[in-house]
Amino acid sequence: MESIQSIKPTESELEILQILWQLGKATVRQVNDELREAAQRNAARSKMKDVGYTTTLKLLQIMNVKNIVSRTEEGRYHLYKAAIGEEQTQQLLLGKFVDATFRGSAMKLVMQTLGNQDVSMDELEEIKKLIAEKERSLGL
Amino acid sequence: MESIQSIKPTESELEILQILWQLGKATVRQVNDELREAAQRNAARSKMKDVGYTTTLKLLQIMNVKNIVSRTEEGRYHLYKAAIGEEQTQQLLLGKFVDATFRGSAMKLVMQTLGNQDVSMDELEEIKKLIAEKERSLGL
DNA sequence: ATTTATCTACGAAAATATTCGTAATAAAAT
DNA sequence: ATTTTATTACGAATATTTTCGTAGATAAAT
Repeated sequence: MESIQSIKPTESELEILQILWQLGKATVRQVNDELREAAQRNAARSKMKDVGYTTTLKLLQIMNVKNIVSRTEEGRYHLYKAAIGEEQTQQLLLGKFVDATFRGSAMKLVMQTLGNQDVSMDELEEIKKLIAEKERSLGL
Repeated sequence: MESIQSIKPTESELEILQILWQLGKATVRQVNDELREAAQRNAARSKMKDVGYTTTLKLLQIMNVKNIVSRTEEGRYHLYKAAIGEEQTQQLLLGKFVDATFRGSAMKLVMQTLGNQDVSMDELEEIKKLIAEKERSLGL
């Protein structure tokens, strides 16, 4: 039994998790439809082939074995839902990403993000609040 | 010829890039030594086997073909150096990571990082400066 | 009732990434 | 001079991830 904190979903698994986090519960069909839509929205106009139904099915089955998703039977079909939390997973992946890409410096990452990505005024305000809090706690 | 912006180094390749960015130029031997040291420092006391020399060599050769690294011959051996910039690569990977893990919301990522990772007073000051700048440019 | 569509299970192919063994060569050590 | 050590090249074995074809079952449509 693998501790839940050490499970690292693969890229494809993460795509599916995103869908499940948004939908709550979903059938294989729903997940597959969402995957196809997402593929449409994203780049690569040309050579993108739609993901097959059984491919999605297989992935969900694998994820179920790994306890990344759980499922309940509803008549003939299965309803899947994420078995690991979104924030918890983001935290895990964030940690690994910071280590691999920014040699462990979370701040380097924050600064690069602030420097280069689009940020709205409102979001900046939120961040300022967070920093104020952080400073208060550090100031003790 | 693949555009440099779309190349996504694999995990192992990124490890090597980190070493090359730090050392500048390096022989296969040096890179391999660094990889072994890094493996020691990191967790997994038990079952970690050292990476073989020819494994590192092969990776560098592959990266050379992909134009991720360049090399010069220095007597009998080769000196490798990164052919893609550190910040540029971080930016690329960051974008993909934000999309995959935070559904494109860079701010969600920043806030999670600030909320959970260790941050020093000094670093907070730097971030505040960045935010002030950002606000000024948005305020126009 | 029969046919068609839809679902799950699952093995296995395909694609990708990683590791390693062996050969050829050249330098260094003895 | 011979042996030992260190280097590159590269095919191939492993490992991992992703995709898909086929079979069997059940519901829906005709």
